[in-house]
Formats: sequence, structure tokens, C-alpha cells
Amino acid sequence: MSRSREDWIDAAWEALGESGIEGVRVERLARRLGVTKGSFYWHFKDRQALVTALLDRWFGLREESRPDFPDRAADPAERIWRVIERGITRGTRGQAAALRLWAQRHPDVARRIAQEDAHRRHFLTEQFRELGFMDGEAEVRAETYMAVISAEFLHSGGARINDRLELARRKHEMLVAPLGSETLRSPVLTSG
Amino acid sequence: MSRSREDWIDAAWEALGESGIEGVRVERLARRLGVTKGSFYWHFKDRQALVTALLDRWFGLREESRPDFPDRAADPAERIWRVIERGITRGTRGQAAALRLWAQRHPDVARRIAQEDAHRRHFLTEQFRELGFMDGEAEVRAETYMAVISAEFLHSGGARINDRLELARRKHEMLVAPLGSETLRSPVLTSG
DNA sequence: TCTCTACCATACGCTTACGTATAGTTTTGC
DNA sequence: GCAAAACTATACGTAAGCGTATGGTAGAGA
Repeated sequence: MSRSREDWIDAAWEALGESGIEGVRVERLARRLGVTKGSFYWHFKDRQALVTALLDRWFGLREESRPDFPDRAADPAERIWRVIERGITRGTRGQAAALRLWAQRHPDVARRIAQEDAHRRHFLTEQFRELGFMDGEAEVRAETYMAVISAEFLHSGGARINDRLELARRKHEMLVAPLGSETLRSPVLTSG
Repeated sequence: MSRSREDWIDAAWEALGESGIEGVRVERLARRLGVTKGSFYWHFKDRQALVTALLDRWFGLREESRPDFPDRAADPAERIWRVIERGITRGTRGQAAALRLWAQRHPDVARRIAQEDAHRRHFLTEQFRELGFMDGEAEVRAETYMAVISAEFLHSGGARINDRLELARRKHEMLVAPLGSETLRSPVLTSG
């Protein structure tokens, strides 16, 4: 059976999400793919080449979602929502955690992640500003939203996708809700 | 030079935060400690014993912070704050990400993490309720706070500890702020 | 000083992994 | 049908890792 270069990257992607970059092993992937490493060294120079391809896939995926960012059609709140929605929809089980861990020992990975984060942070802050929040408040909300997104990426293994979407939506609503817009607060029970 | 069992666990802890559980290798640690694996197999039955000790250390650390939870002295908001404060203060660089990744392939680890999460989630929800938020709202805020804590654990490599504390504090203030308490919202600029 | 305990080094066999060399096999173009 | 290209299997050398066996050393106690 013939395996394409893409097949190898797919398998590596899976392995990355399961065991991290240290678990991405040529011969292990070969067994999983039902071939031998003879195939691998046809498609790749060495293991490092696969690792690089893996990085490109990750950051390529994120760039693929860039079209969301300059989405001037919807209102700011919906533009924000689409970011986390795509994060949930696109299945990235352990890969997010693996990436963060990977960055721990590889400054270039850390740098690319930081770049991504900065971009997203800026985008979110802008949206919150457009929603009418003043500078400081917009920043805090953007930062909190960043955390929600990160956490979402992280435990994506747990619940079903619809439950996650609904829960995320509720957090979203809270974060984009204008201050003083609702009175969900019950009278304070000053317990003695 | 004589190495204690504790020294080995320390080294493994470091390695875990750098490369994940797959990077915790006996002979690698031995080199780092300046001894040979002869020492290791004196203190431990096998590699698995070290791995177990590592898990116990992690969840032991968390239990060590349990005294925070039934802290009936301070007000709910401060009880919440102490949870994230300790999370930030205690340095756990890559270990949090490593744990999440580890859980990916080891259901028992996943189970212990889920247990921890459930406990924290319940605690936070209770505090928000005490703050006067109604059920649904308390849950959403607790969930958001969970995300903030997770994310905090995750990127602990980045900024200085005081900056992190301050930023976290601002997020904290926002999440515990009673609804309709402030008017930080500027007039909406309905851009045409 | 003798000996026992605690601890470490060394050597070994086994497995998994990387990368290369080389010999297939299958597919494609003609 | 044939030759070249695309792809895979096999075998090899080397390195790193696990666990075991066994011998060595340093200090405490008698």
C-alpha cells in the first residue's frame, strides 16, 4: 500500500496529540501506517523534516483561520465568537498541550506561539473596544477570552462538541455583555 | 556524591516540565544528577515506580492547597483569589501541559485530573453563589474562572510573576464584580 | 580493624530507534 | 511491452534506553 507524504504528516499529527513531540517516532508511525521506514525516508530527509512539516501544519491551520479575523461583515461580538467556535469545531485533542510543552525546550516554537497569541490578543482587544468597552476593560476582557480559548483547546477531550459549544457560548455572552445590562444578581445574603 | 530518592523525583519533575512524561528517562536523569543508573535502581524498583511517585507529587501538591478551600475566614472573592494566586506563585512551568498531554493516553491520569477539576469547579461555583450570583450565572463565572486558572498554569513561562499577578487580579476583579456595578462602558460608536 | 549497611559503578543482554545502502516492486509514459 | 520513476522492504551499523547481576566503596557501629 502506497503512503503519501501527507499520510505521514497525518500520522505524526495524531502521535503528537497523544504523546507529544517526543512520541513522534519514525518506526512507530511506520507500524501504524502498515509500511516500513523505507517509505518514510523516501518522503522525508530525516525525522527533523517531519517535525518541521508538523509545525507548518499547525501554524498553517491557524493562518487558515485568519480569514475570520478581518471579517467586517458581522458585528464584533460575532467576530469574536467565530474564533472560539472554530477552535472547538476543529478537533485538536492533545496537540495544543503538546505544542505548549514543545515550546518549553524550543524557543522558535515558543516564539511562533507568542506571535500567534499577540495577534489574537490584539484582535480581541480591538473587538471589545468596538463593543464600547474602554481601554483597560477591553484588555481585561480580551485577556480573559484568551484564557477561555486556551482552556478550550486544552481539554477538548472531555465533553461532546455540542455541549462544549453551548457552554462556550454562555461564557461568550457573559464576556461581551455590556456592563450593567442585566440584573441576574439576587439580593446579597449577608451570612452572619 | 549520594543522591536521595527525593533528588531523583526532583530531577524527574524538571524533566517532566521540559519534555513531558516521554522525556523522563532513567539514564538521562542519571547523567543530569552526575551518577549512574545504579543509583536509580537502588531507590526505585523500575521506571514505573518513578512515574507513580511523580503523579503522587503532583496531586499531593494540589492537596496541599486544599487548606485554601475551606477557608471560612475571608470573603468568597478572596477565597477564590487565593486559588489562582497560589497557582501563579507555585512555579509549574511545563508540568501542567505535560500532565494534560499525559492524560491523553492514560485514563487514570485523566480521571485524577477530572476529579481535581470537578472539585475546583464545585468550589468556585459555591463562592460565586455566595457572592450573590444566581445559579446559571455562578456556573458560567466559575467555568470562566477555571479557564483563567488553566491558562495561567499553562503559560507560566512568559512574564514576570508580579505582572502575572496584577493581570490575573484584574481578571479576577472583573469576574467577581457584581452586575451593573460600574459604568466603564463608553458610548457606543456606531461606525457606519 | 572488622563487618554490615547503604549506596554507586560497571558490564551485560535485550529492545527500540535513527539513518544509509541496496535491492526489490509497482506505476507511469511512451 | 519496456524503461524510467516512484515507492517500499530488508539488512546493517550505531546509539540510547531498560532492567539485572555483580562487584566496589565509604561510613557507622562494635
